[in-house]
Amino acid sequence: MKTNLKTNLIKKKYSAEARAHVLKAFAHPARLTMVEALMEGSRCVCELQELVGSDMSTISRHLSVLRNAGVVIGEKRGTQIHYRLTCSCIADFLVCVNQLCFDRLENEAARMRGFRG
Amino acid sequence: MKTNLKTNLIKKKYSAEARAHVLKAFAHPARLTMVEALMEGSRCVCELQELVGSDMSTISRHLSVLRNAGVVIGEKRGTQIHYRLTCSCIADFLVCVNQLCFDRLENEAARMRGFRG
DNA sequence: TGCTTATTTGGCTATATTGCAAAATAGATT
DNA sequence: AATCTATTTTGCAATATAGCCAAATAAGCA
Repeated sequence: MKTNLKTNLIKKKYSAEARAHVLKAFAHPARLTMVEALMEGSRCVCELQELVGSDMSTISRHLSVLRNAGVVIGEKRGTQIHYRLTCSCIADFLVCVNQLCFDRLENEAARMRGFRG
Repeated sequence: MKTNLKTNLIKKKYSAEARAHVLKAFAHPARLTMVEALMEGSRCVCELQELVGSDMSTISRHLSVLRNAGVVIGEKRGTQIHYRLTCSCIADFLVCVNQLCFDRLENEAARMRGFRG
């Protein structure tokens, strides 16, 4: 039943476009890196820049993508703007992505072994 | 501790590029629609085409994106190729995306109310 | 008020993604 | 072998995204 509820929620309540939009926000190495940092607590833009290493304007653009998708939210603290995640479920979410990566590597490794021996 | 393990796994084991690549595979309305259909069981390419309504070549391209990201896997059954998800965690994953969508709508609604009254 | 610092936005070019139509494959079927 | 059928790949035009520089804001401070 639980799964059914979930499935229902997923399938009926919001459009695929809306969900794809959110997913797209995560789907960039720099943005993902920032999100992962934010999983540990809020960070100001300058910290995120240092972490990612791109131009400040690029960082800001990425943050606006995340903001628009409702993934992060920023608030002033003195002279800086500190960003944080809007939702704690994001961590679990990324664990699954990681699982997929892992499986993919495993499969590739297995295929390699197959080719050689 | 559990969270720490998770976090560790996410942060150290695979590159942000690899994870972003997987996420990108989900980040398209047509692909998301197909993935959601596959959550209920395997489907052949023609069924997915009917569901999404695009050109067959487009569907096939989308499937190759999902295949490359390790999200789906296809196997022959008679004359058709049936696709299925590689990982059951995907459902939970999408629940979180949905949650984000929901929150975003809520916030927007709240903001609208704020503007008016 | 004018200066400084932190962040965002506009303009631009380079690159990537999308989707259709046509051609190519790969297997099953006759 | 010839032919269907289901699917994938290629070529190409349209659109979207990324990233850098320079310019614009915005808020705190001299």
